[in-house]
Amino acid sequence: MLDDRKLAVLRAIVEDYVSTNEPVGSKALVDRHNLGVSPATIRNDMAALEEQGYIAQPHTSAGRVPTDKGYRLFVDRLSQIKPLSGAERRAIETFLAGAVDLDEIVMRTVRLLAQLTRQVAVVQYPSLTRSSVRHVEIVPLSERRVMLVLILNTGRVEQRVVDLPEEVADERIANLRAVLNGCLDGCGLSRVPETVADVPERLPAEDRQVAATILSVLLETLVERHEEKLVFGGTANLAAADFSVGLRDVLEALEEQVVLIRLLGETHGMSELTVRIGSENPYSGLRGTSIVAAGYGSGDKELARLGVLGPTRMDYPVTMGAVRAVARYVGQILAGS
Amino acid sequence: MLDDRKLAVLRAIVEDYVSTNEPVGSKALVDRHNLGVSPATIRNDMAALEEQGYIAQPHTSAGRVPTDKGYRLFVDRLSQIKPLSGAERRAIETFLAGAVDLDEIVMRTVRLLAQLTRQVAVVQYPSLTRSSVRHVEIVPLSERRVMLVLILNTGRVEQRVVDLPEEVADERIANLRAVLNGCLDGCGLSRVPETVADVPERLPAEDRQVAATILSVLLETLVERHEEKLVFGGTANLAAADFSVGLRDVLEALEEQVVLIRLLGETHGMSELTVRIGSENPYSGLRGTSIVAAGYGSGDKELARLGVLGPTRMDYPVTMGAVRAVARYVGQILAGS
DNA sequence: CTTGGCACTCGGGAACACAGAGTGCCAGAG
DNA sequence: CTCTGGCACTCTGTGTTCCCGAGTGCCAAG
Repeated sequence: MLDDRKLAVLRAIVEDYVSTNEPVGSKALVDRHNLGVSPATIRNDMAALEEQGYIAQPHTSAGRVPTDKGYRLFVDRLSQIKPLSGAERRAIETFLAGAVDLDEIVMRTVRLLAQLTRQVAVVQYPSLTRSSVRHVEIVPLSERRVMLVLILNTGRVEQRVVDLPEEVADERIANLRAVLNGCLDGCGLSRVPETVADVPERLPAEDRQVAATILSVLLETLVERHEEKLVFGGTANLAAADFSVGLRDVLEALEEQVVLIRLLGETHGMSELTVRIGSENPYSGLRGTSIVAAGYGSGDKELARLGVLGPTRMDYPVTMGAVRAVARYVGQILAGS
Repeated sequence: MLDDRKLAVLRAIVEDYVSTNEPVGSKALVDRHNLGVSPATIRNDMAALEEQGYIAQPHTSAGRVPTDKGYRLFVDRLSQIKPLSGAERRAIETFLAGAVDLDEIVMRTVRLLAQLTRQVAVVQYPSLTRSSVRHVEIVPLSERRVMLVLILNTGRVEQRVVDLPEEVADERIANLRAVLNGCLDGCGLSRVPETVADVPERLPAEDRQVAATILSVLLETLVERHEEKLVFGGTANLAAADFSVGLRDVLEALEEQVVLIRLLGETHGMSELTVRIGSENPYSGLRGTSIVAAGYGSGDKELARLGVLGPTRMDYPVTMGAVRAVARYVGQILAGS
């Protein structure tokens, strides 16, 4: 069906089109790559490739352009992920190492990805549900108000102000804090609800009302933030890349957190790259754009995902290399802090 | 110099140009506004206005377009800030009221502003330097590590992991926490350095080393975050507005936090609107864009600024109304939480 | 299966003409 | 002194036409 030469032709077409942004014709192909055959032969191969939907011509008399299916084949079988240069590696390392807290790690990661790939970068905050509790703090603000602070092993901090049903002395709060920390320390977030279920019973009767209030806020926090937080950057790169579809749609999609989260994709095992090409993409506003994403995390648990979004016509080997490398480094940084 | 009719003509030109986005000619003017004179008269006035730099013609034989100077005069003397409709007011209120923490307030505010004005919205997080300490928490993570959490009266939370020079038992940490809270409670951030200066002396000699470490991180936090955090949204609106300058530059400027912060401008007293029109703007990448900004805060202290950024050709009365209204409501929400 | 030759197609740029909107200026009327 | 109508002039934007060149598909020969 597709002999070696046809595959080589497809690869050449993708590479040329990506670098020139112009439909590529048979003559240009034999000039730039030394396939040992004549343009006429290439034309036959191209006809076959078009027949099977890997390439298409924008107009009757123009060169060929890869279709989504063509890119897919290219990514799956014809290309090799390109590792970063040593200089790039070192740049990543020093740039990320300078971050002092989670916010900054995420922010720097976004910038890094955007610069490296010259595309739009998207980074998801380490997920609540997949991380665990490191500490719970209850801070009295006034007699009937406390702030509940939840510190996670990823460095993430969640806080909520809680209005109490009655005035509570500081010692009672301290007691509750101790109990909570006793049972929640190191507890995976998904197990929190069961774990705290019997906390009220272990307290003096007078405190149960208060504890219930605080616990309900705690659980609420987990549920509400189940939709993960996202950050993106590098939108200036959109202006350079000319999208077939108006970039208004792309910008809109970027601001729709929900859409983006789904785009980053489900977990496929860590440091496994997910590539969605053009129409493979569920969201209609993003026809003409591809997403390259990967999971990252500390140790062997995937905590969240990150990736880039760019025109279908992108340099997949380089982009994939960058995404994979950044994902790994971020994982290391998270593990080390 | 500029009699009443000339001013009326300028106002009419601005209004027409804003709504049609086309250079406006003398005939169109007399048709759409009932100035009681003939096109020829208007032409004379226009010539005078052009002479003085309030309007210009893009090409020899086209209508007139307001210059930055023209918009300035319009904003200062010819327009009235347009209040929001009742429905819009209610929408703001309910939308903002649903926010549970500072992050969400800021995020919702951005969305709100972007929707209301159909421009790019920028919101600065409540400033560190102008807020005060509500609570300091020191959470042991391991024997030689603690997390320092700083809770501010704006609801903002800063955290840092601190590596200690020696192992420290929990009681000593608790003592330090108590001392810190004792002297910092309610302390304005700008006064923190002086306030904590004598803390080590008030501790047993053995703890001084540890206290110094923690304090230095605390102070570092204040300095580093002196550059305030920003959030923006509504970039999809950029695609609709056609900028004279490429929108790549605009996107780039948006990602340069430093630039944006300066653009939002210095404090001019609260709920005072700042309008920067086109070239009044210090940053060259933003020629062709205007900024409408206002301060917001709880009570009478301005905590931060917010605003929108759009093409010079924007509907100033409406935009200014929206920015002012949102700033006020956010202030109320912050004060109430 | 490959190759050179050949006729055909079509997009995009250059040249051109033209209509329409708008201006500036001038002379005359209030 | 100000307003008005008239008039000649100057552009831009648009539509039309035309042509070149790149690229294709097909075919017959090696």
